[in-house]
Amino acid sequence: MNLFAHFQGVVLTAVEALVAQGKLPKALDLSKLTAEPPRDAAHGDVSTNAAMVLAKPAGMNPRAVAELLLPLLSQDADIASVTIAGPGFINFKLKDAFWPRVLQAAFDQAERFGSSTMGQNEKVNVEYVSANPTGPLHVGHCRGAVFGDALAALLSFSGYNVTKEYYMNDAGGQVNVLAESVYLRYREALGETITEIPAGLYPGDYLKPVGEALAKEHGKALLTRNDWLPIVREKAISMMMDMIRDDLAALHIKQEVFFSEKSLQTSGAVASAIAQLRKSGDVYEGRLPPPKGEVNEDWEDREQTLFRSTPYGDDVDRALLKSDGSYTYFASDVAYSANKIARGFKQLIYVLGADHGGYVKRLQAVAAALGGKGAVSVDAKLCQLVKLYRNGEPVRMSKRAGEFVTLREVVDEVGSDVVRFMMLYRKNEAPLDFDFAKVTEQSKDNPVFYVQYAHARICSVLRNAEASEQDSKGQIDFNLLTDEAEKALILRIAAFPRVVEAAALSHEPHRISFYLYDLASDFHSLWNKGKELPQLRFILQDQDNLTLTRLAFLRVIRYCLANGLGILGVEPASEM
RNA sequence: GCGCCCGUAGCUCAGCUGGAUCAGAGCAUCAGACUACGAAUCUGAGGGUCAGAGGUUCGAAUCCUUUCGGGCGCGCCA
Repeated sequence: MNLFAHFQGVVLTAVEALVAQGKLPKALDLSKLTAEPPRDAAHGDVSTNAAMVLAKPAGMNPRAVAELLLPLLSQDADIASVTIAGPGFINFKLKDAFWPRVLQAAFDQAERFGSSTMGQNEKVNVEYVSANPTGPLHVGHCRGAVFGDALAALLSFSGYNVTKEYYMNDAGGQVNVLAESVYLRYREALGETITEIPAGLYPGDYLKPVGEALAKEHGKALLTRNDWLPIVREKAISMMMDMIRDDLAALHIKQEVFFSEKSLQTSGAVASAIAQLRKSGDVYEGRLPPPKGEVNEDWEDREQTLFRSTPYGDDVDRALLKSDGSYTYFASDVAYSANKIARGFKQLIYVLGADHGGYVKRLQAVAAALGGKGAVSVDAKLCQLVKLYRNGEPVRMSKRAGEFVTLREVVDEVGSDVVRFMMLYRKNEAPLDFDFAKVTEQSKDNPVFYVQYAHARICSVLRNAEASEQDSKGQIDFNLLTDEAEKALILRIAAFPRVVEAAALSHEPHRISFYLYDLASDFHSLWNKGKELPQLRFILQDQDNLTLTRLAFLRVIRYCLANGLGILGVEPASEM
């Protein structure tokens, strides 16, 4: 349970009662009314802005509104005292008996603590990675991959019905280039000497196994057939996708749907999606102004088939057909959007690289045109670049020379957990520095270890308790936890559901990471306090009830840590 | 020229979608805490015009306008 949501309900009920009594006007806008933890704990446990939000529409001053609410709120069984503060905040101090119940509820929920039904099973599509199937994933794909995966887990934990999806760009010119590159490797596998890969083709060694596989499968047959290209292409794409799935598996990422762009074209889905837009008047034949920015020699003014996206908020209308009559990439995306909408998704989330920023508006425009305004929400999460460092020195990568750090190399070197946590320890739109030395460092400087260490410490205590059979005597009574450091932890734990909800609503998994860091910090603090004050230690001889209670408390903290890490896709460590 | 993102402590970044003497954390610097359930930790100190300027209102780091500075993108590539 999210206690702040609970008390928001309590406040709303009180407001409605006042409206019913005619003390407040009807039809008030209550959407901005919140109940949240006060910035400063000294102000109380829960704070609401009700009086200030209602003051203006009610034509009263905030403190007068607060005075009306005060007696009603005081009646609540969980509220010990209500005070009016500052410009009109209403602060609750909760009864001491309330917190043990929060802990008990968390303890009972265990692995589900923090989860909710907020999403009401709404269908959400999270599309991420979607790298071209022309080679292994490189480090640039890492961030989006982890981000998308964590966001999907977060939404799922919050009660949404999530589909994790990968869009395979298997229809464009790039896969033909791939096929030509592989064809060379095929000839090489048959004994021919290939001295140089022509410019424009993919030089990587990772294509050699594809050539060999083709040689094994077809022998020399493809040398003489002039329809070799589609055969080679399909094989290459299939093997590249296997490789990519392998790379993702190394990060513990498993997507359910791998959607083929080509299937949209061959099935006629593109044509019918365009027809649908044409019917609603969103497609026309026309001309576009030349692009600004750097001068393009090839620019020619011509009439073309365009999607009228500007009424939906885009900057310019978008071309659907190339000059040779084939579909643009965007045309496929129109069909793909239509397909997602037809599958019943209410939210389409795209995890993209920052260089795709210019693409967002047209995706939103398409969804609005196809689904009706507001029917389907489109959120594009743009992930900024990851800068690699090694001991403070930037890692040089030259795409032209084919030198790029692969995702697999990074994961192999530092491990999936570290990669995942670090990628999520920043807002997605902030650039991220990733230093191989720093992220594996075992110190407080490294948030992964800091959080893991807290979890490991808890596990260690529980192991000790079990070994000395101190975990089986006495009774749990959360009322026994009265120290300030314990109270700080309880407040932190109580905030977890709210943090998860907020992160899910804003599509910001990094909030979980920061929360976990804070939680770990509170825990380490309590731990060290127990060094100076032995009665604060977790295991106490001859105090069975207190010991058992503290062990249960540790378990709740551990659920919090483990559930949070679970959202991030990081395995909690029981030892380090 | 236009669009999107960013600008917070010396450095790297949070800031709960407009809240309260609120400007925060970590690193770095300085000073402290292990015969101890794991010191890979903890406690404290100094450090700021939230890039600048206007505006919106009870209230702005947060929203709007504008200037400056940085990143990304700008038919028929995907």
